Amino acid sequence: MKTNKDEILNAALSVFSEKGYEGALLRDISAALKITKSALYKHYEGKEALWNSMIDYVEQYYSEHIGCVCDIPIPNSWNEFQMLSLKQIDFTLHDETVRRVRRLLMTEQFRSERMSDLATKHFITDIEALYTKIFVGMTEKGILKCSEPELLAFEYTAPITVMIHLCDREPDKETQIMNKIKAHIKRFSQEHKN
Amino acid sequence: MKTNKDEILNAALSVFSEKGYEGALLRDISAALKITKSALYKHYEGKEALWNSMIDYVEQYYSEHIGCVCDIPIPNSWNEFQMLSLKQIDFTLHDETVRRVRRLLMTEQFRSERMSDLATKHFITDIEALYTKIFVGMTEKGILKCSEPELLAFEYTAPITVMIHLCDREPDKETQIMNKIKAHIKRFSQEHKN
DNA sequence: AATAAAAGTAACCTGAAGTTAACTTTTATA
DNA sequence: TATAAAAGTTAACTTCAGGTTACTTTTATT
Repeated sequence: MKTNKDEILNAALSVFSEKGYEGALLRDISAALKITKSALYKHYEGKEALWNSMIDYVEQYYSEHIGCVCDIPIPNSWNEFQMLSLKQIDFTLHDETVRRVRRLLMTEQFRSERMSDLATKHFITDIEALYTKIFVGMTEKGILKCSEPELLAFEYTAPITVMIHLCDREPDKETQIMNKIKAHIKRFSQEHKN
Repeated sequence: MKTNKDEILNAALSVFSEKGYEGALLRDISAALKITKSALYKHYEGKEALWNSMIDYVEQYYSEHIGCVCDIPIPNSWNEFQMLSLKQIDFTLHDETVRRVRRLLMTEQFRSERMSDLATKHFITDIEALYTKIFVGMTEKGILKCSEPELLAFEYTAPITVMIHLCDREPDKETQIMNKIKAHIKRFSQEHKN
């Protein structure tokens, strides 16, 4: 039975995110695919090559599911803004692949330069850019008055990011964490609405 | 030459934080101490035991150098507040042991329950508790008016935390990062001063 | 200074993980 | 359908890290 390339990369992502690069065994990955570890060598030259291909895969998934939100609609009200934010948070928190990627970024950011770059992009740059764009748009629509949209985006998104990382560590506290996020969003909205 | 216990734990912290638990070799640790790996077994039963002792050491260091700031003086002005914050950030960013601990918390948080607990405590709970206390104190002194000091502490500290993590990844960008932190502190101060 | 405990060394053992080779089965296409 | 390429299997190999043992050196104490 021909093993699909995406299946392999998915299994690799699963195991690497669970155990880290050093802790992940080719045996674990092949077992998840119900093939022997030798069979993996028919597809990839070795562990390192598989790792690199997995990063390519991750980057592609990311750009298709998160990067593409650049053409997101600018909210027309603060209520729409809140809905939009919560929807994104919900996706980020529950999409299995995104969760695995985040875990990987956390644990491997210091051992792989590509991971380090991706971490900064994923955790900071892209989200801030997105919300900067949203805040500029909302300002143009007269919903928001702000002179420094970048700073605002930074201060809005960072607390949410911290809570998402917390939720990755302690998923059973999701309800409390979401309440904290909602309190932040509410407070932020009330402060800037007008 | 008798090897001191603190020397061993320091070397362990150095190597574990650099390579992670799986990637760290007893050989590396013993080499850093200029002894053979066999000699390590005179002090610790094995890798796992050394790891656990290192966490004890880390917890102790943390409570002595960061936990103890519970009896920090409440600032009497917004200028004092800014000075205090910047001083803490400077310490956190440059103390070698604290940096290593942070790296360890990042990379091992999903593989060790003690690390996970420490990460939440270190990155969130303790800092928020500290600033909640500061904001309550400042409110009592009439410098600040706030009804939800916990929420305020969360929103104040989270952006700083995110920037510290960024600085760990990309130390050469420290200047820009510090500017961003300062902009945040300034904006925060101006918004709440009164 | 004698001597026992603590600290260190070198050599070896063991198991495990990445990798390779030889061979078989499946898949696809001329 | 013949046949070659792709995918898979088993088993061996290589390397290397954690751990053990037997022995030596250092340190400290009476």
